[in-house]
Amino acid sequence: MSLTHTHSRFNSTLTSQCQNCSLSALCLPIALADEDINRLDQIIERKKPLKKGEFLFRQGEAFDSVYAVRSGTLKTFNITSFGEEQITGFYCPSELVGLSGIDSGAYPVSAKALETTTVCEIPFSHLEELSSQIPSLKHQIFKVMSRKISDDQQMMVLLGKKNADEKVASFLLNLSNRFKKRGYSASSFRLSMSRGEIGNYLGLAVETVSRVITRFQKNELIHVDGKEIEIVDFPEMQKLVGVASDCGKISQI
Amino acid sequence: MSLTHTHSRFNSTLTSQCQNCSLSALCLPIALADEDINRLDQIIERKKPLKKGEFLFRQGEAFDSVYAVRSGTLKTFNITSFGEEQITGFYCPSELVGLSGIDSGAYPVSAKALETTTVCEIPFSHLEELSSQIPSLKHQIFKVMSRKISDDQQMMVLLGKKNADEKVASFLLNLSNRFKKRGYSASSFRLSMSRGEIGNYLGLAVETVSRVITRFQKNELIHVDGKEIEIVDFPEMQKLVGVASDCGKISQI
DNA sequence: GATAACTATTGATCTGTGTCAGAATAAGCT
DNA sequence: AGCTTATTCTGACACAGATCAATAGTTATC
Repeated sequence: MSLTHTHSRFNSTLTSQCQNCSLSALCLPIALADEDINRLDQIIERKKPLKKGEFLFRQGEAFDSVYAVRSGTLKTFNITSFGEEQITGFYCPSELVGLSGIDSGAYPVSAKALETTTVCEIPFSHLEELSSQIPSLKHQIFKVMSRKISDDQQMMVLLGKKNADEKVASFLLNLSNRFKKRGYSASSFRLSMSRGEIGNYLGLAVETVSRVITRFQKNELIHVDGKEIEIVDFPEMQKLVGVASDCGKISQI
Repeated sequence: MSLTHTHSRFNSTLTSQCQNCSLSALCLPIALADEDINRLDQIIERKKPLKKGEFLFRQGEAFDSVYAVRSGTLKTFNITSFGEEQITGFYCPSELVGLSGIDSGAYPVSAKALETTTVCEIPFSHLEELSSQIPSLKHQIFKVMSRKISDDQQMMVLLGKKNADEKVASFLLNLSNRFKKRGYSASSFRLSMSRGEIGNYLGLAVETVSRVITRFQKNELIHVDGKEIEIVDFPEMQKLVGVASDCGKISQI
């Protein structure tokens, strides 16, 4: 799949997929020398697109790769002992899925496409080997994993301490930031997940998500048209996320 | 406890602290060759004990080390924009604190001792360097971080989907497992954190934690005496964590 | 060893969000 | 297109857990 040659040729558009990838500044290759990007490039396999609803991997399957999302969106989720789905994350382009499988050697979650989605498969044993030769790549992997840990901890705070309004506002602003980082509009975007999936992720009932979104629209914080979202009043949304509603319950200062 | 020396010497007890440490089977050195353990050992600094309430590091401080708990317990927490404390984790002996600081170069949380606590300081730049020379050490670090990611995701599920009973039961069984892993009793242990800290961590009010614990005792699931906990009915507790209370709300199978 | 200062427990009440039910809308499918 | 199925919205009601309040127990301090 991946055609990689460093020497100048006509088809330079084909020489290095990573180098030409618009996401390379966000994904793993950041801060790598050109020759190192090429080496990384050689171990990466571009897979054929997943259609909506298809699995990238399933909970319990043997772990052997992490995946970088190139386009589309994925969700990861657990199936509880009773068959209930529990969404643990959404993944947008440039983001890495599957890191939680390293420890046990099996994916502890399933990953499913929310829309047509393409990914780069990065076989982990190769990546690990390559990271021994390229210190900055190793550092980059540590950083990505560390980032995931602190992001997840922010999510824990959100789930444990925030009310429905704060949860939904946080969720929308978080998506906004991720779109912005990739050069898309921070204020206007399309939700690839359903209200039900948002609720599942945020620990809310579908009805609550729907009501909060409707109320946000009524109060002119956002404008909604089905899955299209426009954030109208950023300051007010940020206020909602930051402090708000805690004004009375300062437990320890 | 475990004395492992390849070369016979008198002072082998002093040559390598890690080799003699009863936690080495759980901490980073696992699966390292003896000579590699010695190299790791050389970069580690044993610090003087922290007294209850003292900080190991503070949110916002420059990151330069991760720490392995040797004895005692730590909590990590955020201070929100309004001064409220939000506990993100408790750390027992053999567990690594500070991994979330790698990404941004600053600790995103504070770490504070819940009782007299000793730690091993592991300067991260040295660890990273050493990991280039010892592939199994690098692998070990990846595993530890990956484990943290999947643990945190379990915690997200707990916070988002479980009710008070399930939260408290999960918390107690989780502690029980961690004690067991270190060779202590799985059924009898001492909580080093207050009810308030448990509630803060689990997203519950102090009063709720207290009530749930009292009820568990009344139903003979556990026996409580202040901070001393004895888990009496493991099967029932596990049932509480596993399925329970979801029997009516199967959303998608 | 007495006093102060937290920490835990228990009861009464209030409220945010879940649950149930039904209608409106959108998305797939033949 | 037209039918089916899934998703979203809206209202009515219920309840788990928060909050308020007051007591009892524990730990720290001088």
